[in-house]
This record gives sequence, C-alpha cells and structure tokens, in this order.
Amino acid sequence: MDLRERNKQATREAIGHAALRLAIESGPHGLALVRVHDIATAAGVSPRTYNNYFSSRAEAICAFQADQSRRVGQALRSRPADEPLDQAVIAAVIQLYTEPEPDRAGLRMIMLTPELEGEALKAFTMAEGPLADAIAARTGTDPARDLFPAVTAAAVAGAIRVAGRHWLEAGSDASFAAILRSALSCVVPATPPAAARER
Amino acid sequence: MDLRERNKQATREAIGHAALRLAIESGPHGLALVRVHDIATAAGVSPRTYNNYFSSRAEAICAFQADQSRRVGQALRSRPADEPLDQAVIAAVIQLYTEPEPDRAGLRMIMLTPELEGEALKAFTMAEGPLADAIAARTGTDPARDLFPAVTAAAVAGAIRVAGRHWLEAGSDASFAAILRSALSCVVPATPPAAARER
DNA sequence: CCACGACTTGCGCGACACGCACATAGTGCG
DNA sequence: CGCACTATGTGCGTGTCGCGCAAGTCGTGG
Repeated sequence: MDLRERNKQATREAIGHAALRLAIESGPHGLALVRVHDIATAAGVSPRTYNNYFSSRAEAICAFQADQSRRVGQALRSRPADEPLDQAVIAAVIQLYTEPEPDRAGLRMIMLTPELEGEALKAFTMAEGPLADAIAARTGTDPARDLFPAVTAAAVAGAIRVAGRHWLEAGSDASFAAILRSALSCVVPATPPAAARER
Repeated sequence: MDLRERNKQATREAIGHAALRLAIESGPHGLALVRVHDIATAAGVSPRTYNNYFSSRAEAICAFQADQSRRVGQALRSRPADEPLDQAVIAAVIQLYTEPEPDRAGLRMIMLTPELEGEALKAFTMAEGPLADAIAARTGTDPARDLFPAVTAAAVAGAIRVAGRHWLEAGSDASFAAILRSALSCVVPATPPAAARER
C-alpha cells in the first residue's frame, strides 16, 4: 500500500472519527449544531479537504459503519468452505461485529438520530453487494438468475440492523453476539431453497 | 377527513408527483439540475411551501414510495387470519405493488440514482415498523421479546427492494409479481421458528 | 357573523457543496 | 541524486438550500 494511500485512509478515518465524536458530544438532538468547520478543525484538515472526502456530515459520521459493512463479504469468504451457510454467516458476522467491542454511544448516535437515518441505512446496505457475491460463490448459485443470494444478503443486513437496535434499546440482558445469532437464524437457511439449487 | 386535511394531502401528492416527473425528465444524471423552484412552480405552490412539506428534493421524489411502504402493514392485516404467514405476506405485497401498474421510469429513477440512495432506502424501510407489528399480531409473538417479527419485516422490505432492482435490470422476462413471489419465498417462513413459538 | 387557528407566502440569514486555481508532497524515471 | 509528473491539501468565490420569522389568507366552530 502506497504512502499516499495510507495517508488518504488515515485522514479519512481521522475525519470520520472526529465527526462521530463531535456528534456524540453534542447530544442526539444537537447534531445540527455541529459545524463542518469544527469537524475539519478537530481532524486537523481544512473544511475544503473535509468535503473532498465526504459530501455531507451524515456521510462522515457513518463512515465507520460503512467501512465495517464493506468487510462482511470478505469475512464470509474466510470461513471454511464446508461449513453450512447459516453457521458460516452467523460466525462471520459475529466475529466482525464483536471483534472490536462495538461502541454503544456511536451506534446509538448512528441508528437513533433521525437526520442520520438515510446515511445509516446506506452504511448497512453497503454490505449487500459483496455479501451477495460471497453467498453466491459459496452456494454455487448464479446471482444473475437466482434472487437467493441478493435477497439473503439483504435479509442479513436487515437482521444486523434490527439486532443493533434491539441491543441498544433492550439493555444488556443479552450479549450482542447472542442477539445477532438469534436475529440471523430467523432468515438464513442452512442451504438454499430447492428452486435455487435445482439449476 | 377534513377539507383542510384533504388539501394538505393533495398538495403533498402534487409536490411529490411534480418532483418525480421533473427528475425523470431531466434524466438520471441531471438530477442535480432540478431546482427547488421548478418543483414548486410545477406543483403550483411557492418554494417556501414546498419545504414546509419536504426538507430535501430527495424526500419529495421518494414520497410516493414512502407512502406505498407505509401501507404494507395494513395490507397484511387485511389478509384472512387463517392463511399461513408466507402466503399472506406474498399475497399482500403482490397486491400492493402491482395494483397500480408500477411506473418503470419512476422506480428506475428512485432505485438507481446514487444521490437518491439514502432516501430510497428510507422509503422502503418505512414498511418495517407497521409490518413487524402486523406479523407479530398474526403469529402471536411478542415484538418486545422476539426478534422474529422485526427481522422478518426487514427481510421482506429487503426482498421487495431486491425484486424491484431485478425487475428493472433483467428486463421483462418475468412479471413483477413473479419476481416478488420468488424473492419473498426466500425469506418468509410459513410459520415462525420454534424458538419464537415456544414462548 | 365573527374570532380563532391552520396553511401559505415573502424575506432574509447562515451554512453548505462544489468548481477552480494554486501550493505542496509523493512517486517514478533517467 | 535530481527532476518532471501526478495526486492531494487548501483558499476563495458562487449558487443553492433549509429554515426562522412575520404577515396575509382561508377553513372552522361558536
């Protein structure tokens, strides 16, 4: 990886981190008060540079979740090939979403702030493409003909979202991993339905 | 319904319709060129009134899809109570999304324009809340304790989205109803899993 | 018929996204 | 090692937008 590319990644993360931190500090309702200037200053760049990287505050704040989502496909591919689909997906997702202990305040900000709803959904939805490809590769289905990979990927992304919301609201009566497991088990079959397998 | 309320609904629809129409006419890439002033004028209101109803162009353009999504819960509730969950959901969704022949150009604009992605996701996701309630009511599960209703609702919303994308891309080798049916059948079980039923 | 409340509209302000031009730092070649 | 080249950071100017505020206008109920 280039020095250039590493610097780029670093400033991207710096801006994203600063944006999320300032948003949290200003409370869930004062998000509109966070000025672009503040984010840029906190990240040590000019306001103009900030929006070379992001074209809205919401995008910057949700950058971490977006990057996280992009890794789901790869996480599934790293599971052993002979593992059943449901177990593989559950294990991959749990590892990815509990490896760095998730930040309650950050997740609460992203998921429960109305102004961020659109960007948050975009962030979680970013998992779908790569995840669908990984599911298709694992199950030997053709994503161009069968809806199963894409639909399952969307369902997984949705289940992760619902699990996060439940983890935030309900309190700590269960670990995030356990909630994820029970959410995912509702929608991921051990093997694709016959209609998709028969091709 | 009041005359006031009917007028309000009418202008809301007028603005949403005008916004979508202008967006389509300007082509998928010229969306940024559609000015708020144009939308307001086309709808016969002042620009200031336009954003009494919507706080962004994207929101106005996606208003129709959002309203549509809000009706999914009610559509499911109107199915006979003894129908299995999967059949009820499939029938409800198909009826709701094919009753007015869906507008290809409009759906294409909403789903395939990057700047609209966030709002489009919001629009489709609006189905989840009422739909989860309806599923919980139908299956007798408690939405506060079981993730099944919320997760299934999210999966259904995702499946509708994927089906729409497939219908737009693939072409007309299948009816929208058929695509919806096969997408939904991937994620909606005939009956809730044992973990949810045993409570 | 009148007073109250809602919806609309015009005005103005602060913020923002982005194009453009220039400065600066990283990179690869001779 | 030095030099051109390209990618990235920055300052400035511009057009648009979201929204608070204060009339004006039209339904609604007494």
